[in-house]
Amino acid sequence: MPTHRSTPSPAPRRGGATLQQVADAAGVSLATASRVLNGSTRTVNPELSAHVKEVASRLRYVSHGPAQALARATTSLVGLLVHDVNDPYFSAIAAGAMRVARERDLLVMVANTYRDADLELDYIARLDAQRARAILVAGSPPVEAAAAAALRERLVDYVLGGGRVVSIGDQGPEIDALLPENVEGGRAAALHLAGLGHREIGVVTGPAGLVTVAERLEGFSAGLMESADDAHVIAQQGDFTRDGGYRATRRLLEQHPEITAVFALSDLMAVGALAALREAGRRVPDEVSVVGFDDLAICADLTPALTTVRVDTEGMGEQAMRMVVEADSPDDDGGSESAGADGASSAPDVAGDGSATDDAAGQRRRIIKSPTELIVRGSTGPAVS
Amino acid sequence: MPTHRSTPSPAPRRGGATLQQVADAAGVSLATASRVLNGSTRTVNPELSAHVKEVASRLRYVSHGPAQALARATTSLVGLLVHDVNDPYFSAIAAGAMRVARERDLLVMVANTYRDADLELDYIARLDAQRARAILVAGSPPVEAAAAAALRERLVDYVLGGGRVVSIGDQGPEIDALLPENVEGGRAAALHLAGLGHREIGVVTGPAGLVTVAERLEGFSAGLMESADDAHVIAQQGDFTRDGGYRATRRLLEQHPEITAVFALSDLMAVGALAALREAGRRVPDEVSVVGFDDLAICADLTPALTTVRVDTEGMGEQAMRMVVEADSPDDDGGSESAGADGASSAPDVAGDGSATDDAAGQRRRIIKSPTELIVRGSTGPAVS
DNA sequence: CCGCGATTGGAAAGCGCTTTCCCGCATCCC
DNA sequence: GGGATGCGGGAAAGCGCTTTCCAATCGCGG
Repeated sequence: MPTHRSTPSPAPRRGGATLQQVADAAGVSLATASRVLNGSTRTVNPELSAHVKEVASRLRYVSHGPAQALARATTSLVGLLVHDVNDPYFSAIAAGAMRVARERDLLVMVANTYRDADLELDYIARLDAQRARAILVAGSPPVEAAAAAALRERLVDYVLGGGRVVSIGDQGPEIDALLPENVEGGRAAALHLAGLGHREIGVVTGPAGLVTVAERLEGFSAGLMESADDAHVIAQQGDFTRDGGYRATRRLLEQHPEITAVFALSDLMAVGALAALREAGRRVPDEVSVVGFDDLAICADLTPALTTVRVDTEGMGEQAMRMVVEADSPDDDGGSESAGADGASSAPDVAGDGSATDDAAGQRRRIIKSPTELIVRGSTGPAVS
Repeated sequence: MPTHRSTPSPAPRRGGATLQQVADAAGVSLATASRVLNGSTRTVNPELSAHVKEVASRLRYVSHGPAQALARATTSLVGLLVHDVNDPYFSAIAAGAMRVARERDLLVMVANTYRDADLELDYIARLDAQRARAILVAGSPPVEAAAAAALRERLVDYVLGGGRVVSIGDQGPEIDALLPENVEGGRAAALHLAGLGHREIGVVTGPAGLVTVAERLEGFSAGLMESADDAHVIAQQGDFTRDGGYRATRRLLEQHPEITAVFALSDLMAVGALAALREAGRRVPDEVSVVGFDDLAICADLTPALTTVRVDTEGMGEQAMRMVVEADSPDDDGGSESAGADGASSAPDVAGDGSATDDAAGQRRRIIKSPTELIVRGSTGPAVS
């Protein structure tokens, strides 16, 4: 590997004055300057304090985060691992998480993992090296067992080292988790479709093995079982993307033109499904009904508007960030200013919060479920055979 | 004493071994351990090196970023300021930026500013305090002049302090910038619409004063001027959001039912416009044509597919990140592995790169333009009066 | 009027790491 | 063969800050 810094560094000096310089300029000791300019338990004479502050701002003093981190043995950085910020599902989570981080004065380092297990491990290591106070993992673990295990191990290591981790999706029994009620959502979708009389149903699934996929599928099957056990389900698998949904749906239509409904395991896939149906000349919902999952913002503006299972992504992001930070600072300002979107998440199914024991060693896992809800729009209608 | 952290801190210790401990365990000096475990110019005996590495991994040594930052007087953190990660426009930029950051081994701290000028300033201060190596500002500056000036001043300060800044959108003559060709894009939209015979055109604009808005509008006017000077344009303003577009379009339709085309200054607004038109029973494109701006991923899947002006958001994110980091490390490994999306951005209009003088003092501003392109889809058609 | 606790400012010891010197030794060339 | 040259390793001086002690000062009751 190439050397680290090839620049002859003509002027590497960063930032302005140091605390020491401020102290000197103000005629006080380093200690006093520190106490004035950063939250300290110790009080300082108000006049002196004002003076120091004045000098500091005149000198454009900017505290040195890394130095503080070193001295305090703690940082105000948290990591956020997402598969892809550009996927609306994750960007919503990120937005929620960031809102809470903002309230808590935390800086969020976002890592795009592209679902690459190695990248994930690497990022965790890097976040660990930065002494991130916590890591929030969004999205279910890698499909491959070995990779998932490695991830899990790395996270446990991190926790043992004193870090906090909350995962949206199950990472194993050691990691606190926020779980969307995928099973219930899948079930709701099934009941809806079955209720409309659909019996020949195509399912557009994501990568097999993905926990999210498995759960949604499981719920769907269960729901069908209880409401229409004469139904036929055929599945086609694709990437968890728009194109994946498109291709899977095309295959579905080729092989089983008789289907009257499509259940796509994510809205992105549903968008692809809609496109494939349109292309095949199958009218939605007259000839084929479509149900998605996630309730991305765009769903209501598709044509027809997509019936889908709502997941409170943004709320989950908020909640997860809250869990991750409240775990180590029980003090809770009631600074809840979040808007309506928060509604669902503000009624966690578990007492949560300060209940479990506190630190690494004797920790008890915390799990909070996030409800899902079927949103019926225009893409579903009665089956016609 | 009620310290800061209300926990009685039973075990505040983070991370495992320190370099010193590794050195001791390996029977070498701190210096040697450091040289082995981190990129150093100095070479170390291969066997010794292997031994140290072995010990380090056995002890689960994880380097201490903040300490390194302190000692090296530099970090591997960069900041990314966006209005809202949950807006696809920005999440695409973020994704692009992160890809490059990844290649360069940088960690990206993302700050959601919600277009709040104070928040923006605050975040810059925080990023500065963390000694972020660079800050990438996405999105045009605040509408309010005072706020814009403050932002600019803060950024200049940061640069003077040795930081790098690249802005997507113009932040003033001191800041390197990446500028989407909004004017050209607006012009292209105008020519297209005029060519189809539209003369009564509604424009759905974003907040007045936003540079982006002004430019797109300017281009549109110019284009109309040169191709259809008998055209009537009426504008309605709204937030730069889907709902803003929806409301603005409703107003447009109420006040000027005669319009045969709508030009929305962003795709999000166009989505709202489409919804308003649908609701009003105006068929697109038969009765009314719609043109958007940005070319979000979803455009092709709307009904009808949206004619829009493509902006290479992801490419801009990549390019911006590249500028921001390449400025201070002239060494360029050819590690370009980026995919097709990169195409457009790899042909910058300006020689750029190592051309300008290097550091803070004698710096010359670098500006790179990012081309825009009209993408004709199904939402536009000939005018019928 | 003196002693004592309370208060507030300062000196200094790190936090974990990088990096400059410096030193010993093997290599090299004439 | 002898000084010049390199090369690999170690000691130690910080990087900028927090925080523990310690010392000085002040207020007060006895």
